[in-house]
Amino acid sequence: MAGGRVYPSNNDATDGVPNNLSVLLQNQRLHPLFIPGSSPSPSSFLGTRSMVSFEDSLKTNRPKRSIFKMFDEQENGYDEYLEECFHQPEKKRRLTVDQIQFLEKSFEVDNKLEPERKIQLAKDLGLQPRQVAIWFQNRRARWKTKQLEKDYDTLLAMYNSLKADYDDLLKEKDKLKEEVLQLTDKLQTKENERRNSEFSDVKPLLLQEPSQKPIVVSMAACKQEDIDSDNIPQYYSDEFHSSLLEAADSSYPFEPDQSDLSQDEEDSLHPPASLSNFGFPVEDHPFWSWTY
DNA sequence: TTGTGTTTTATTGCCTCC
DNA sequence: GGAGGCAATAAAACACAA
Repeated sequence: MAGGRVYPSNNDATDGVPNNLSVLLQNQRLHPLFIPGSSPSPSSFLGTRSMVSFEDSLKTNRPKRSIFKMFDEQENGYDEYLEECFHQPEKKRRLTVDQIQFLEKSFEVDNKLEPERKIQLAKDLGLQPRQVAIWFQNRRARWKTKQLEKDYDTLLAMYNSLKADYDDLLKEKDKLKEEVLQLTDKLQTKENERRNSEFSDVKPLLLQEPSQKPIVVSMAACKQEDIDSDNIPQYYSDEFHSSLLEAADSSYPFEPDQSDLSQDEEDSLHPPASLSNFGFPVEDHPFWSWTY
């Protein structure tokens, strides 16, 4: 080993555990699946010897006797079993289904392994404490990987949902934008027609007498209330007025999105106050302060 | 049978905590 | 400084198609 921690070899029964494991086990008589701080019912452990039979798995790679039979046969059975195992040429062995089930159950209870529990599990399963520790370590790694996959799936679902909402909002925004443009065009056309008709009323007067001052005549053609007072630009139809008022009263659901517009577009939508549409200062009317 | 991909067991090196 | 956890990885065991 190049450095770092020095572990006992696979043939060594210790893992920070006293060398005479059997003495420790015999003295402590730890409960199977012992977990400090928990109080499992004894009945749940009665099955450890009966429900976990390792005879099948021991047929090939292990001594042919079950570890538990060995315990029955002699006081120091575990000690000797370890001795017997550790002097075999080491091959990597898979744990049996029963061993894994047992470990899984223990992992469900607590995925961390206290030294006492490790020793007890090792004893119950006929494994080295280090093997139990390694199994828990690898099991924690697998659990973490699965957890990450779950988290990823959850986040992906949330992202997809949010994106769908966002796309819907974009579509709605475009629809409303189009609607506003159409209405604006409509109003512009209407206003042009109105101007043209007014001009055609005045024109004959202008052409009557070249000697007369046309401006005076044309001014005379206007109603007095169009000239003074607040009503000067009577270019708006009543319909236009009410639409503007409605627009002013309604709350526009979107934040102004300046990034969507080039400077030219912004200028066209926000002309200087002196050049405001129909003679109104733009900032006086909320309609023109919209961004679309 | 064999090649290949996957899973499981075990090692290594680094890090943190006491 | 030792114990133990973790990430990365090696290597054995296993599954399975060709």
